[in-house]
This record gives sequence, structure tokens and C-alpha cells, in this order.
Amino acid sequence: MDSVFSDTDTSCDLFQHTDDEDSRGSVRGASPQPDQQQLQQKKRRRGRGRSDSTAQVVKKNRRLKANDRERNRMHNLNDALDALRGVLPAFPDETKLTKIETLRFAHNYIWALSETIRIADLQAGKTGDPPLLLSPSLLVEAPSPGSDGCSWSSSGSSSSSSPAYCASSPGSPSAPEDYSFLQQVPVFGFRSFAPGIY
DNA sequence: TAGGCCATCTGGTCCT
DNA sequence: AGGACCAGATGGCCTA
Repeated sequence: MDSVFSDTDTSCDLFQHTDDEDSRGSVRGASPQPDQQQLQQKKRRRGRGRSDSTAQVVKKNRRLKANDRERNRMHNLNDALDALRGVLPAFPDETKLTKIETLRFAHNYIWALSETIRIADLQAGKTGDPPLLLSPSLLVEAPSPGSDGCSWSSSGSSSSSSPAYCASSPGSPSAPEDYSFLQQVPVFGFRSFAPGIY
């Protein structure tokens, strides 16, 4: 479960990439780099005899290696972002969340889950039931705050600074059909409330 | 066409 | 010394 994010540390093996990463990096067109490199190499070869000193070659090789590492690092970051998108509620008709939207929506979503637990905690305290503890397992066990699955907002809450939107009874993030409540929010569309938290 | 998003390159800085 | 991380720059693609 949480292993999705526990392994997203830098240089982890979970999202290891091979050296032929370039073929994948140019999803959006991009990457005129190989051609430029070839042109530069041609220029150097054509230029006066031994223009490249050994130090320059070493320096260039270091740069190329650093570029490769940086590329892989960013790919790892994007993979982690994709993993995050994977556990967030998604709807078929929605286009892929941008990076910033993903982060902001995740922030909101975590906040919403926390609120759900907190409210469930309060209700349990009123009824005399044993209080629920804030633990990851409760994300599965937390009862729906309302019968419609969308009965709360942050307006009545105390210290919350996040916007009022609904995200109750999350269940397992791996079941997108459980997130229909997000579509029931009248004002905030699924995508519209993701960027606007700051 | 402007603006948003993205991938990549690059040089600097910090850490091991 | 080499790798990781970061931020700025650049250029391509897409959409309103």
C-alpha cells in the first residue's frame, strides 16, 4: 500500500531506468539534442586538427554523463508523480493532471481524508464508541460522514485552512468507483479545486 | 498567436 | 572526485 511512496526516494531501484532512456524522454517531440551533438561533433572533427584537448574531452564526457543522470532523475520524479496520480481519484473524462495540479490535489485529498477521520473521531466520541485513532488503516475503516457521501465542508471546522470540498469515505484508492462523491460537489469540479488551494 | 506545460541542458552547490 | 539536487534557460508541443 504505502510502498507506492515509500520507495520514491532518489536513486531508488524501484523506478530504475536503463541507459536507453532517451528514446522515452522525447514523448512530446522535444529532444533535438542528439542532432545538435552530432553537429557539434562533426564541427569539431572538421575543425583544425586536434582542437579538443584531453581535458576538454573529459569535461564534455562528464557533462554528458551528468545530463544523463539528470534526465534519469527527472524521469524518476515523473514516475513518482505518475504513481501519485494513480492513487488519486480519477475520472475517465478528465485529462491527465498536470504536475502542479497533481501535487495540489494530493495535498487537498490528504487534508480531506484527515478531516474525515477527525469528524468520525468526534462522532465516535459522542456516541460513546471507542475513539478512532488516526492511523492509515482508518482510511479504509472510516465510515461515511453522510448518507450521500458528501455531507461536510471545512466551514464548521476549527483550524482547517483548506477550501471546502468533499472527500469523504475514501476507501481504497485503488477503486476509482468509490470516488463518485467528488463529482457530487456542486461548485468545485474534480479538476477545478485541485490548483486553487494556496 | 500567446500562454501553459513539459523535457532537456547547464552550471552551481552540497554531500559522500 | 563524482553524484545528487536545484534553479534558470531554452525550445517544442498543444490549446484557447
